[in-house]
Amino acid sequence: MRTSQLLLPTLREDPGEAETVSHRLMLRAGLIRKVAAGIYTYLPLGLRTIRKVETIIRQEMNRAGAQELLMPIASPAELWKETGRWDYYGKELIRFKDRHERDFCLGPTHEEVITDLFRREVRSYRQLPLNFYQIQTKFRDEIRPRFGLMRGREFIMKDAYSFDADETDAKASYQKMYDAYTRIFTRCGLTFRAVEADTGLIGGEVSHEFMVLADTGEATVVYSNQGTYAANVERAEVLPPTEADTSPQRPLTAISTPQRRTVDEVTRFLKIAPRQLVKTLLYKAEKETIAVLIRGDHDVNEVKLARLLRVTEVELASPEVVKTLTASPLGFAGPVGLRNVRILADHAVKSMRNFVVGANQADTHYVDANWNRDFTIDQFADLRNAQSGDPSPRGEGTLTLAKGIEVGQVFLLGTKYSKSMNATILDDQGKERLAIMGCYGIGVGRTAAAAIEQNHDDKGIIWPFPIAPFHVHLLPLGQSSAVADATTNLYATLQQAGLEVLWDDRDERAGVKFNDADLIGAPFQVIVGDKGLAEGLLEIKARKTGEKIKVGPADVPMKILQLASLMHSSR
RNA sequence: CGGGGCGUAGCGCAGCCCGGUAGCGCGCCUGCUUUGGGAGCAGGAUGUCGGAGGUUCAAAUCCUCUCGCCCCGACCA
Repeated sequence: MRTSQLLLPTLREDPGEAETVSHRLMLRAGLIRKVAAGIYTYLPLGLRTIRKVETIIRQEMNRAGAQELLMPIASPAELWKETGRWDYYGKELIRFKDRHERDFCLGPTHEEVITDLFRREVRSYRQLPLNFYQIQTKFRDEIRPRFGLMRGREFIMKDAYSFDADETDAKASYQKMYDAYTRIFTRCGLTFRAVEADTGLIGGEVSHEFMVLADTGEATVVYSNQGTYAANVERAEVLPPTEADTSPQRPLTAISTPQRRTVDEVTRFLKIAPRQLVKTLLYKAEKETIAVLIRGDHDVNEVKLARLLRVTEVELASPEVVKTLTASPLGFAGPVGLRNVRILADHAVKSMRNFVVGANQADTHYVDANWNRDFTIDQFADLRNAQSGDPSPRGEGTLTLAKGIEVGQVFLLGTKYSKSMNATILDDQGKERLAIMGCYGIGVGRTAAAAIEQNHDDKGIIWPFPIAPFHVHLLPLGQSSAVADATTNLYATLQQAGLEVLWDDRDERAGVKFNDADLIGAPFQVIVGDKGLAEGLLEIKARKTGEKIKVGPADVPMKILQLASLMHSSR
């Protein structure tokens, strides 16, 4: 492709709207343009990379036995009402009415639609296992779209849905997808990690997220320095402490802590460590209010709390509720004398003695509080976020925290959707059974963005070969007929060798072409100039290393293919 | 939804406090020179100053409303 025939608006300066690397580079290199918040046009170059990611996904999904179909973007409310998600999904589900005032939504995911198809069309266990996938535009009205394609409202997703006759088969289907995902992200040139994950809005029993490790990631993952344990921090289990404080209990004493409300203020004032304090958080869980006790240096994990309480969501109680229940201003809530609420405590509290708590009285805390003596705890549980240095829940090594970009997630759903939508098949006894489902998503644009986060330098993108919009950027320098002839020939021979070539045929100075080429990030640049041609040589520059190799014109395609396959095998 | 910030030429920004009819850099167009890491000279085009209303002789600038975008937060009492 010649640049003169391509809409390729590169920007010299960073656009004001972009903060993160991938967002900035996608705009500067002319891959995307914003249409509205979280909604983008893919320009020709950006689309080429998107299509390549899709092709890799397609190949691996087909290879794993999934079959491609395409569902509609718009779907009727009735299906969503069957599973309860018409209400449950909340504002993220964008809704509209057609001309007959019928309710519709734009699909944020397609469990309902595929399950509806399945129950209409599939009768027998003999037809299973089945796995359907599509690559399609999704719409989720995100609270806060950001970072370009990283968190858009409209985005391209590959979603797959497996149907099996029993748990064993379903697990096999899940594992197939897990393996396919591993191949897909490896082929895309990403450094990633599969981590245990929470199942969130989608639901189900088992789930893994595929995380591309990058500082700009929105998710936090923990992984063990030994063994294979890795999990999203939302999910990561925390073991109860093995040692308990056995020092003698001192008498409970109220002390004045004027205006000291936060953990930081109180511990500073009392000259104690945060780990000697127990904070009391009041949570609203559907209709109930719950008190959660947590060590001062720990964070409540609301996902764990919600799961324990068997509710979909918890949120901190409003200041009014807190004031009423504790009969005191904010900042002084404590378990001693707290009535009318259940008191839950994180495991870590169990091993503590003589700790500080709020006194449910203005400007007052208790020191030397002890559970069971001064107040009763209804239940101990794992309620905190894992921290760096915590022992691995699998008993091997300690945990480290890292940031990750979630590019894919796989779920073993069980019967969550087949049950609510009555998707059944007949088993070998002629008995009706619910299909066991799994679902599997990949963010296509996000995968491309994550690749940029992991592969760039201060000059621009450094595309992994398999998803580069072009393999070779052909850069003729100067206007001599020797350069023109050599370039024309080379363009043809490179293409004959199966390489995708972007030919910069603009009448620009060398510096402009070099800088644009570095920005766009094709893995190889081929420089055709009078200087080299005088010696009968051309230059191949590897974008990643900056290394330049001089070769004769006839050897260029072969040399590039060689270098590319080296790049592959070194991964 | 809360807090902060920003909307002025295609892009990046100044001008706004202190009202007087819009500017800089890059890009774009024409010509000449130049041509291996973002060229030089000369000439040129481009703005309903996000929108609506108000104050004023006069509004990019002051006031009110509104729309859009970005960032942080939406959890620790």
